[in-house]
Amino acid sequence: MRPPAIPPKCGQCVLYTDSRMFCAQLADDEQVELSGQSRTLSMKRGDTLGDSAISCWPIVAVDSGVLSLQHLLQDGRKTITTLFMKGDIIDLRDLSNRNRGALIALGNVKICRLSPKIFEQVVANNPKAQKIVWHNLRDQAFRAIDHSADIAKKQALEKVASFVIECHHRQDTEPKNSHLVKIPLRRIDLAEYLGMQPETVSRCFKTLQKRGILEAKSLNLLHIIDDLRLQRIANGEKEPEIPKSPNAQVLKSA
Amino acid sequence: MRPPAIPPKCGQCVLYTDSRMFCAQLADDEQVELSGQSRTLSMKRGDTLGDSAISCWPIVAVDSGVLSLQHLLQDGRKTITTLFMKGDIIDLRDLSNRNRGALIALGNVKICRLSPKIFEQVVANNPKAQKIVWHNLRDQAFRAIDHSADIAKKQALEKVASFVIECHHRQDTEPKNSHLVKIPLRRIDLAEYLGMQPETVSRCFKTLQKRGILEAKSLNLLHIIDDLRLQRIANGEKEPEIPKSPNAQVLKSA
DNA sequence: CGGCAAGTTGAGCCAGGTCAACTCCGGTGG
DNA sequence: CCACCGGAGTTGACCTGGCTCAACTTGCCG
Repeated sequence: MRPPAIPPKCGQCVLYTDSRMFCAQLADDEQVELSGQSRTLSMKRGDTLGDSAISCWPIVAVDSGVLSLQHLLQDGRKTITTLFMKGDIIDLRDLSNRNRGALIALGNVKICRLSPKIFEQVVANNPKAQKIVWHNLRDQAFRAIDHSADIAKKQALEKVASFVIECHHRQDTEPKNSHLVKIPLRRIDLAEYLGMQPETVSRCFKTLQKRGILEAKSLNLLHIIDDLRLQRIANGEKEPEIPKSPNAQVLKSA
Repeated sequence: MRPPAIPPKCGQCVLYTDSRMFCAQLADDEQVELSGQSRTLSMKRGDTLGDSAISCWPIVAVDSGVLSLQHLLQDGRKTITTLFMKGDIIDLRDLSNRNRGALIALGNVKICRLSPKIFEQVVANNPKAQKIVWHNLRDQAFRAIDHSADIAKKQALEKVASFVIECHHRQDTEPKNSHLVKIPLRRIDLAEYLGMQPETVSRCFKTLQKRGILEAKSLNLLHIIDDLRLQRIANGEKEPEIPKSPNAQVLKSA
């Protein structure tokens, strides 16, 4: 089909096979050149790209899995600030002055580290590729903005509800109408991402189940039973509280 | 100097006069064309660009002042998610599926709404301009990420300290060595940005003053006395607590 | 089957939210 | 020039959501 040999390592990568993604928009010669100067890498849970790795290879494209960006404060508190998933292109060039953080895999992750030089060159010359990469970056920015809004003003239950919805939204390949959501992180990581404690996360999932909004197929696989109420909660509408003891009625009028 | 008449409205705008910014990198004919298709606008506190304004003019460049992006939840809770300041270029194209928010001025703000068509054209053809706008977007993304980290894990005092430092950092023109910081928002807006209550913000500033770290020249003008300790607090190091009553010593060993 | 990490449950406590009262300040009009 | 007003900011007292700590259960891997 495509005359110049496409490097075998690219043949399976979503960035190449999915037409909405970056590499799929490259001309053959661009693809060959970029590929030749790039390095794929498989990571497993806990594998880290630290400062040194990042300054060598500051541009990372995610093929599959969930990669997190983590910050650390002096006293050991850790936060997961962003989740990168397939198709995201992470540009960490010249972050010198910022106290960034490390890229840490939350499961099995496949990435491709792109040569900054070729990347830049391609972006400058290929408008279609440029558009995709621009769109992706904008997406990252707005996700971060949304996330900070969630974290700032929502309470625990609302955050968890929002997260479930976002997961459903960003869901891998599945058609959207499926009511199944896979949570692609451990509870602990989720807690760090949402800025809360694992205990609290656990309690929130419990509450959503008790109210008949979610059903747990397994720890990380949920069935959304009542989409509407889930969205209401995520948006901060208070549900009429279910009184804790069934006979302790709340009487409005005396 | 520049032969084709530069539109007078651009002559005073930082985007044009500061060589590190977008319009300064345009060729004369690009500048004339972009300018011709763009609209400047002066806003005062509370002025809002809502959904309709944004969908007409989705690209906004900030000349001066502080512009905020605000989210709203059902029950009226409001959050300021991002602060845009001079030089920022905000690209709000096709946000259809997101429950974005409005751009609201927090003081006097001058903006320029750019024609998406010409903007895109310029970005595609002018690599220098492209680089600037790319860098700016990346900056916005990382600011959002940092902000969400701050909000997620820091406690009130730490957030305020971080904010003061960030202000100092992004400070208008001042040389960095000046120890004066201007807070360019009202307390209420600051509270909304940091995800806390105005009362709490007030108490935090008070604490920083009592500890001799800041001194208030006026409400919005601060003198940083102890830069180091301010940074320590912002990074989550606990200060040895000053016991409230001076004779109630904390004894480690019995 | 044993060992360890992840997840859950319960009890108690505190940072910060909430509410109400008060002060401060800039603008307005008599 | 002063009295008045309204919104912003501050202060104090109280209350609660979610953090903490500790004990327990579950699930996974060798």
